[in-house]
Amino acid sequence: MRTSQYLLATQKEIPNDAEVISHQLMLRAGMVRKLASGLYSWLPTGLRVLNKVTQIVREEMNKAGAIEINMPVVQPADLWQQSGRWEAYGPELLRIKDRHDRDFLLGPTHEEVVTALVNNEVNSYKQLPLNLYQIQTKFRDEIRPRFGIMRGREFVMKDAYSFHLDSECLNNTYQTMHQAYCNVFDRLGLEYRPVIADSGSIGGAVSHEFHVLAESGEDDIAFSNASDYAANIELAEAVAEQYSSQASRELKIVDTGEHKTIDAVSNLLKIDPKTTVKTLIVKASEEVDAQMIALILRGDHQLNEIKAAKHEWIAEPVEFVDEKEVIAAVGCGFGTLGPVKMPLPIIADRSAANLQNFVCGANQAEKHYIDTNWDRDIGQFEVADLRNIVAGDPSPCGTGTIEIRKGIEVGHIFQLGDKYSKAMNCGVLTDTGKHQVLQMGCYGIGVTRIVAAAIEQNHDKYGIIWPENIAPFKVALIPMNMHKSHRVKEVAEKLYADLIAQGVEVLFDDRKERPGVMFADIELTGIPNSIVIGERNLDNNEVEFKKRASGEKTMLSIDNVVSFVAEN
RNA sequence: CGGUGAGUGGCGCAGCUUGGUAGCGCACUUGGUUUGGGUCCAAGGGGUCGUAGGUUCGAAUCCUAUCUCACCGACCA
Repeated sequence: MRTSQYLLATQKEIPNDAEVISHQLMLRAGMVRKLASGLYSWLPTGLRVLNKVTQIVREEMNKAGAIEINMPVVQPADLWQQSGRWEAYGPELLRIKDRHDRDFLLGPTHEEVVTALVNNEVNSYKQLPLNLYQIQTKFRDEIRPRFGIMRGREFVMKDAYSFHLDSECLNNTYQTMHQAYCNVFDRLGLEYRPVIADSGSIGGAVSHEFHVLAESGEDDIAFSNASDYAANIELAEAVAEQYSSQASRELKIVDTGEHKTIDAVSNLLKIDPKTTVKTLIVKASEEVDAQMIALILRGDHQLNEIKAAKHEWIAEPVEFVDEKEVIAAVGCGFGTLGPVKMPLPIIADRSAANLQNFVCGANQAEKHYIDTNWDRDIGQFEVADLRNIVAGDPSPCGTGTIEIRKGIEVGHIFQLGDKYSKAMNCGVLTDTGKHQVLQMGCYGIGVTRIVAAAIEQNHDKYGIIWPENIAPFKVALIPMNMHKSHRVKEVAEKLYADLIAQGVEVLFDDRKERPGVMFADIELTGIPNSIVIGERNLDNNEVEFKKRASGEKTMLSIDNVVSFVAEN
């Protein structure tokens, strides 16, 4: 490709509404342009990258035994009414009507359509297992699209759906897909982690997310520094901290005045927040004979609402009780609540439950207890894992300690079980002639998001640094003053023709521009290799070969360039 | 939806307080100059100042409504 016949579309200035680096660079490098909030056009350079990612995903899906299909973007509402998601999905689902005033929607995902399809086409256990996938544009009417391509409303997703007679077969395919995902991200050249995850509203039991590690990630990933263990912080089990046993001291009540927060009380009493507990009051579920539940966490720990919501005593989703109701029930407001003589059922986090001689609110205004002990001072209580795991915690797998890093979710796989197949009565006849509902798995990859995530992970102050496998071009040909020098032009044209003949994707910068302009544009675009052709080196019959990532320069004899590029 | 801020040539911005008929940088066009890291000089094209209404002799500027966008929050496979 010649730049003079291409739409390079690079920009010097940073668009003012682009916050994250991938968004800025995708605009500046001429990859995408915004049409409206969360909606982007893909320019040639961006599309080249997107197509490479798509192709890698497609090849690995095919290798894993999945079969490509394509389903409609516009879906009839009645399928979603069958699964119950027409009501459940909320305003993120863009609903539309056709000319006959019938309800339709723009597909945010395709469980319903594929389940209906398989139900029609597959009648016998002999046709199973079956794994179908598509790579297609999805639409989700996000409350707040942000970070450019990272969280757009329209985006390309690879979604696969597998169908099985039993959960063992589902698990086999799940493991195959897990491996296929690792293969995809290995080939993409990205630093990533598969992490144990919450399945969220899509349902199902077993689930893993695949995260590209990057500072700008929206998710916190906890992982062991000494094993393969990695989990989304939403889910990572927080192990109880063990303390050496202390002689219990006498319970005392102290005046703490207006000091209410953990920090304020700790400062006042000159103690470590780790020796205090905080008390949070949440609404109770219908399982328990109480309106509210008191949750006790160590002072420096954070409540994990997802874990809390899974406790049978606690209403799901977690809802905090407002202060007036707390005062009515306990007799004091926020800031001096505590487990001693607490009239509500108590659930203590594991770490809090191991504390000895700790500080807590006294359930009286402006008072705290010091040297509280569970067995002596507090009645019955439950112990549960309620808190967020933090850096430095022992890994729940038993090996190593926890580190926390930011990740961008680019893949998510689920064992759905029969959630959709049951709702839509999707089954086959077994070998005994009985109708049996199928087990399903579903497997998503955010294809467009991968492009942004790759940039978040691979850039410098000059621009993008593409991993070789997804770069828009393999090599850039940069002639110095070609429009003045016949020799440079001759060599450049010859190399261009030879590289094309070898099947190398090459961008030939044949614009009448100054060298600095060309260097800057090529670096911004992130092409992994450059060949610089200048009078200076032609006397020795050489050109310069330069790596974008390392800046490493190699002088090459003109005769060797093509084979060198093909091999590197 | 709540909070904050912004809409002025393709992009980034000034002008608005104190109304008088729109300007700067980048980009673009032409000519010259320069040529291994975003040259320099000159000339030029391009804007119903988000939209609608109002006040006024006169509105980018003041008032009202409305739309759009961004950031923070709630939400989310």
